[in-house]
Amino acid sequence: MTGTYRDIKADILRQITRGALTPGSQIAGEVELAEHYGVTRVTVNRALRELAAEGIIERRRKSGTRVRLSPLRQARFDIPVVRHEVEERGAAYSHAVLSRREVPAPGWLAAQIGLAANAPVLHLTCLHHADGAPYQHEDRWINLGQLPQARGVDFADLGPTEWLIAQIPFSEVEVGLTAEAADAELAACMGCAPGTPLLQMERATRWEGQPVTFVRLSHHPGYRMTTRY
Amino acid sequence: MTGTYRDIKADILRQITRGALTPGSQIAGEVELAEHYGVTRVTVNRALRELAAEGIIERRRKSGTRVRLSPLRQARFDIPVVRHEVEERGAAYSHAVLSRREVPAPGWLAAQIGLAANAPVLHLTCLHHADGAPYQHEDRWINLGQLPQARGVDFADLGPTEWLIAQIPFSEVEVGLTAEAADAELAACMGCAPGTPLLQMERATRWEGQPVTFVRLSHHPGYRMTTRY
DNA sequence: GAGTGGTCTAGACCACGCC
DNA sequence: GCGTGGTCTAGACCACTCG
Repeated sequence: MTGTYRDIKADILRQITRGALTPGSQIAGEVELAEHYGVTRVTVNRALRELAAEGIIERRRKSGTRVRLSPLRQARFDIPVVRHEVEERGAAYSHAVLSRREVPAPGWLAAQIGLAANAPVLHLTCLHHADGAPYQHEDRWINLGQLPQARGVDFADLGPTEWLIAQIPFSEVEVGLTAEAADAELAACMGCAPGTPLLQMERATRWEGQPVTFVRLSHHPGYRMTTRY
Repeated sequence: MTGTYRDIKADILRQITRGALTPGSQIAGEVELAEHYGVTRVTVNRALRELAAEGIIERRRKSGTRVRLSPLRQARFDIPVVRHEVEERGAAYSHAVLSRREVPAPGWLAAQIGLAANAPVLHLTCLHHADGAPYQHEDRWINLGQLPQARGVDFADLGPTEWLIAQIPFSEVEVGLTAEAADAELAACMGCAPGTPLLQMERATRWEGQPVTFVRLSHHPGYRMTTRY
């Protein structure tokens, strides 16, 4: 009964999906499993740790390991750069900057990302195209206190999102997804009727605790985010 | 310079966010890092393995480890059972079955989940409430070829989703998220005007390769899915 | 071929959390 | 207290893949 941690993982998962291990039931301890599979405890540990990370089982010291009562289901959605998303569909990407203004942060924005009221921000709106057709509208606010160098950039070659990734490759992000009705401006950009439902993603980005940028991405009508788990 | 795998992870991540390690740059090999941190290679390995799993770095045998050029961004959204979601908001959960019919699978459904045309399915619609207010509309199709026992269940106590989880706790799921306009029926259920944008999630569930169920969940107006990464 | 990550062993100490 | 998982060590062999 020798095996790798993958074999053990697969075996335990099989027992769960086949009903031999039911939700809530206890799984044998690491020592016992190690004997059973003829491996070290470390190997069993890795198998169980990964199953726990995937939300299949729950582990607690002293009380041991059990199958989750209600499997923790989570879907992972890729957050692609719009250029790559468009190009992966085999379409030609382009974008246009619609507006660009340096303004004091409006109250709702300051509250949303934790910025001092009236702190200077750069407000940009862009439209991203796939084969010339409107694909995504970007409403972007950049904290100039954190990124003053944004003042000197025209975002014609590199869109704001891509420029920001180059500046701050790794950051903390809060994401919100909603369905919103297109207002007059969005409708004009997207070439749809006002009131058309659009899938909207808002992201607030921080770096080392400081607010960096806030963006509202409105996808074209009919846009669908997909994944599997 | 002793430390745990967490310390090493944090240290490398810090070097990346601070720019000491830029996207695309090579990270020292495991042996060298082990010496540097004064730990075993296994410990370094775990730190790097987790960073790779999080999409921060890329690892390849022979060529080594490097910081990802374009950080792989992905957001994980919890897919909660609606009852738990409502109760976590401190509201009282209830649901009502609006309709229930055994029908041959319509063409679009058969195509969507890979079912034989006209295979018998159970079609249910439910409305889930939070403190009596409409929260989510469920449009559920259950493959009776796989789950004939669904015929004998009234879903008054346990909603279809929860019943299904009890039947098939672990399965493969395809998820799609869109923004849709409420039709007359949905608008009546939700108490909103027809055409109101609703965040809609579709899930197709398979078990051991066989289609089990398809569901379209329509959330109340203003619903927001959130996460952070 | 040779270098790098992938994984396993055997043994150990630790820390959390029930009882 | 004491049992269970969490983690580390020291050493080893393997497998992928680049040059």
